[in-house]
Amino acid sequence: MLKLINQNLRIIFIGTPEFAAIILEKLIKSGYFPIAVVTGPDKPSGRKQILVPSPVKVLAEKNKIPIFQPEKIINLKSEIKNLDPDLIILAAYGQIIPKDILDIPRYGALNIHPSLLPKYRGPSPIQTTILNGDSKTGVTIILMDEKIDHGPILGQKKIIINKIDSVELTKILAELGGDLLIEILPKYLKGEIKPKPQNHSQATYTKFIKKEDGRINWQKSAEEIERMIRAYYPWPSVFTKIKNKILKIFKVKILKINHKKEPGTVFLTEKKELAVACGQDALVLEEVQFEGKKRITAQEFINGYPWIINFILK
RNA sequence: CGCGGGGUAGAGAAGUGGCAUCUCGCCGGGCUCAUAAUCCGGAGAUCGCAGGUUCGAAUCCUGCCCCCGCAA
Repeated sequence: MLKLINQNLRIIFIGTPEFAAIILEKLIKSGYFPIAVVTGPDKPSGRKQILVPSPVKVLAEKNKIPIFQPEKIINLKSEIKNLDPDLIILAAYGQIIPKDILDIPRYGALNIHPSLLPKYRGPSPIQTTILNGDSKTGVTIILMDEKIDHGPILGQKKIIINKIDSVELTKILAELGGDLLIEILPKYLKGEIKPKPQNHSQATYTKFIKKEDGRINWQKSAEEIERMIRAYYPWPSVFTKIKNKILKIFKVKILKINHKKEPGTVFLTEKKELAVACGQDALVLEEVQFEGKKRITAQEFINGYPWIINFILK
């Protein structure tokens, strides 16, 4: 059921990961068929350094939409101009778009951002939401300007979350963002929506996540570490070190316990579960992976590495 | 040729040239009011695949397959 009006609109979609792909799919399904897609270059991935296309590229290929993958988007300026777009829709692209390009489309450029702006501007809003243990989050669609996640708001949707990991939250917010986009797009194009400037004094910013951010500091409380595990799944994933080797930790349970152990001490609970003392309370480990090994359950880990009991993780 | 670790019983691990081991699980039995308790007994492995060296290979050499850590 494609509406003609949608087909006449010249949209360029810009985005790279799964989050963007989900939104692109909703656009297409609703009849907003982009005339071109801009996405990140194929990246070498895996042990064999095989080049893999971005989720957005895969979806665009399937729908036979022309694809651009510039190293730097500024190099694409003249091509974009030639496409004569009415609108740019951007979600999680990975590069800052210069004003020169934002100014090209008649209706400007929209950005779908997975947080309640002006809170959590920047590259890792989803992880930061989980890390901080927020119970409320959402998506915001803004009209882009030259500053990052700074433009006026066209629409916003809130949701309540409980214990959830980054993968799940990304998916939920992408769906939500896609729906919101479809909802506001016709109104915006008809000029029925007044962009509302953000309250810049309340703005907060998120950082790029680095591999090392996934390292556990056992001085922290069990609650904080548990949130970290959900936030950093599947990347960079959370780890600790044993004898200079990495132990990845995938699943844990918080154990409320008054212990006098040094944080990082491995011990067995009354139920014979593998647990680690934290700065406050403790964590029961459920699924781990030792460097060079497969992902295994904690029980298997104890059987295979009995010396781990009373070992102190640093 | 990006760097590195690994493949041994259902699971997890020891074992660097000389009898195939350990923990858990599983099966049978004992003890117990009871058990994620404990005791006795048992089954289960062509040591990833193929070739080579050797009196003798899980172990050394060659090739192949598969898995994983780093690396975005």
